[in-house]
Amino acid sequence: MSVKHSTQHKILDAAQTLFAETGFTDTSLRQITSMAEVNLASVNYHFGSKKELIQAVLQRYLVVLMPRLDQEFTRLLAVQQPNSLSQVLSVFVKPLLELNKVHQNGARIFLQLLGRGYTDVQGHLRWFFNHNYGRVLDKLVLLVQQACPDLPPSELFWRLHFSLGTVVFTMASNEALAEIAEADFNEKVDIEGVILRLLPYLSAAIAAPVATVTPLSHAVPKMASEGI
Amino acid sequence: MSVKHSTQHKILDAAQTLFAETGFTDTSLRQITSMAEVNLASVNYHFGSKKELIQAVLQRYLVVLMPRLDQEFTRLLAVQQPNSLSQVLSVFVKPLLELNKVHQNGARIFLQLLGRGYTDVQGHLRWFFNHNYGRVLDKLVLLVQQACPDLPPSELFWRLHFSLGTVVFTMASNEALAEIAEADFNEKVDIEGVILRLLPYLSAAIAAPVATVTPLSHAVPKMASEGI
DNA sequence: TTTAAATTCAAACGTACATTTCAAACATGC
DNA sequence: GCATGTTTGAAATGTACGTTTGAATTTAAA
Repeated sequence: MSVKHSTQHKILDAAQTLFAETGFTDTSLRQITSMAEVNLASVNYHFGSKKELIQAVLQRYLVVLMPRLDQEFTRLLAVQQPNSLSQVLSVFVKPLLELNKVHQNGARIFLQLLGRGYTDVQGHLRWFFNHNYGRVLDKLVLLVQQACPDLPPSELFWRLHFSLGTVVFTMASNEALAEIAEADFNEKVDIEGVILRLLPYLSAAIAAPVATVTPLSHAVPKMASEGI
Repeated sequence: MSVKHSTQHKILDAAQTLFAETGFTDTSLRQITSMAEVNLASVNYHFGSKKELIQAVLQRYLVVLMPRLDQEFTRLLAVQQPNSLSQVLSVFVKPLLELNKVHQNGARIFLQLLGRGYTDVQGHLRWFFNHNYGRVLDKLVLLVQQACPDLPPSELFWRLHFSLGTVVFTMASNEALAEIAEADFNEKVDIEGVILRLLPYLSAAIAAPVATVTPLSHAVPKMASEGI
């Protein structure tokens, strides 16, 4: 790509790679500065602390992705008749893939980092995320609600979080899965291929019929004295 | 519960709680031994190392869960006509809930730990898991294959891992989600309630129609010179 | 009660970490 | 060319970690 990278740029590039691969706490500043070929102290000089470096790494993608998503959501909300669920979910694809312009494999790396941010406890990351971009996601909830008018709000809440888990976990273990898929099925699957496979899965899942409430405890035999 | 706990027992109890909450690497032996009110050195005395403690924590549940699952899978495989997908998935429920006999909230804690084990890189955990219980899960794949005969094997591979992500991530953030659900929808949801909501979601997802392969790159405008 | 093994305990060890320090190198405007 | 502000460099600081040690204590068998 470019011949000259600033120290900050080199740090961010090395950091995102190592963070995505090994997680935030399992990656040391020494690994990062060594891969970036810069001095150890430069991280604290340019970013203040490791915590702020983590946020800077995520910000590079969020500042590109979130306005794009917001724009798409707003466009869909302006349409007269409600959109289908698959239409709603599809708007994620282009903005995500455009992260590849921010950095090579940007889409994959960003989603991996997102997964790390949610599973590594790191309280400050959730706060950082919700505080800055919470209201964008409110529009998504509204859209899904319009697409699935029969879904009770609480059920929708759970299913959206189920779906977040699907995406985030898949991306976190993306490399391992892609390796197995290639070894076992001779299929070379990139990030685009994974997203393509996720869409029908998530569409069907979110729109699934709501279960009739059958308390499972009945399946476990009770004491005879409890009968009738 | 019981009045007298052995040191090993106290260590395991404290360790599983902290591991589930904060992850393996973000939990120190000093935190564990302090919560367990035992001496720091007793971990290495009883378990050898932190790595072996992690495996011991998981083993307590796996030795109960896996034989039960194996038994259920074998039973379903013996049936003449193939089982429905929802029948197959339902066999997880009872064995999982029976982990609550191993320890209070055992089912939730085990699933949280499973999530940690898959996202914290910890290579030794994946090896440990696949090496000991790999062939049990092969039966599951076979059952799902019978329930969804039209699903190509590679698609099934991806969807099972999507589903693993759904479950594991949901359980990892279970506490936070349950709190929100109670605050926003006045719904008290326990682990059984979550599993009940997961089943129809996963059934619909795994059995979703396979997408017709439309390369998404077409959505991104190409150079004019590339047109026919 | 004696004795030997098992367990607990306080302390220390060595290592890796994030962060700080301060002098050297570099760039930039005058 | 000099002065000033910015960035880099090598070294040190203090903290937290997993693990080890050896003596003290408890346990249980003889």
